[in-house]
Amino acid sequence: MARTQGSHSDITGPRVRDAALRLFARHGYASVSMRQIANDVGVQAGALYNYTPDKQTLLFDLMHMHMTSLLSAWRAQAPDKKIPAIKRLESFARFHIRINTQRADAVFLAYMELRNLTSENFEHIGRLRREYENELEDIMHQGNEAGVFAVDEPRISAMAVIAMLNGVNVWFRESGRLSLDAVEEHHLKLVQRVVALKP
Amino acid sequence: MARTQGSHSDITGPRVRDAALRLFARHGYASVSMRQIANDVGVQAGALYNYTPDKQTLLFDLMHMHMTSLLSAWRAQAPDKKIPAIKRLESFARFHIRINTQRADAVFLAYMELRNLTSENFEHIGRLRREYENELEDIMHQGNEAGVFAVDEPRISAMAVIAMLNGVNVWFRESGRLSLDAVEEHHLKLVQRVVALKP
DNA sequence: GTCTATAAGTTGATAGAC
DNA sequence: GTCTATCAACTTATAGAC
Repeated sequence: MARTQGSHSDITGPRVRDAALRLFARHGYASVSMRQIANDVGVQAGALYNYTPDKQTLLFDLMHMHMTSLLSAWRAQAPDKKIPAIKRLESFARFHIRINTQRADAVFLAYMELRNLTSENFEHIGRLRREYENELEDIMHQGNEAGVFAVDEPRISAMAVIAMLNGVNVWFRESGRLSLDAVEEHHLKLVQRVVALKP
Repeated sequence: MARTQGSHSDITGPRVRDAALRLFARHGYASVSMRQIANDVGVQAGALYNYTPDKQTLLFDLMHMHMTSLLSAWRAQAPDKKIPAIKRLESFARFHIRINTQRADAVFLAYMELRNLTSENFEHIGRLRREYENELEDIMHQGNEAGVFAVDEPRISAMAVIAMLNGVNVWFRESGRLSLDAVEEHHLKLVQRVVALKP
């Protein structure tokens, strides 16, 4: 979509972020040049700097937006802490699988490109990630205390569950043998087995 | 370790691969220049081309060496297919956790840098990865047939288990609260829960 | 807000001396 | 086998015209 000279302020900002997200996820941050992003958006490279001070900030903003929207989406729909751990666990597992497939590029970026963040930005994203992990760890503790789970190491088991669920993104395709619904049901069962849910 | 002019053929080849492995794993393939690798080894950039025709081949060789040595190490110590699935599963889980922590850089590279392989090289590494996954899938099938596992989807469950075990590398440190032995025992238990091992 | 032009530096890879 | 020197292409980011 080539452009001629002039003002086209419409929605270039979001389009820059969309293009960067997709290209970074597909080829890797370091492999994608500002020219490639500009070309994808349909502007010249210089124009990108109206929307980001530099490439590093563009990466950080994408990761930061993903993590904060992940946390707020979960908190908006998370069941009250007073309801049984088994229901909260199910809710978390279903939410995580859905988000992972709906926002595959952002999820991929947020844990593949940590190496390319400055140390300050790395710490910031790391804190948000830990906040999210804490949500699941809290559910593990509650289930243990209620005597419905048998989790030896709540923190480590929470990370094991998240790693297992993130693995879906490696192979899942809409066009594959299993529907997303089927994958969700299957992995929910695996998660329940990991916490040794008393049936 | 600066060098002066002359022949130092000793062990430069392995040192180039060691440096490349470490730097690629730490900073990402695309972020590391041939000059950085050369500097780490203690030679000038031009000298690297005595050991690899180009940067892409260097990456591919590192990944290929890891995958083939992974497969042959497993096959060398894998229990006979006639022994019970429960023992084979335990053997696989322990082997995988050990390898993952012993060769953390290679493991990291082999699944983080797939994007930076040419399509031909990508296919090649993908086949080796599938061979490895097949080893675990085979164990799942055997356990199901023997009636000791209750795995609904052997292929997908195999990948879920591998994803869960790979997750250890994200947080495990030798200096951390848990020893590698403790982590191995803990995750073995999680794996056994995932296959719903009858106790 | 976007363009063109450009600065200043880095990149992968090669050629030829030693 | 390693060095130095070099090339052509590419990089991020900026300046100033429109």
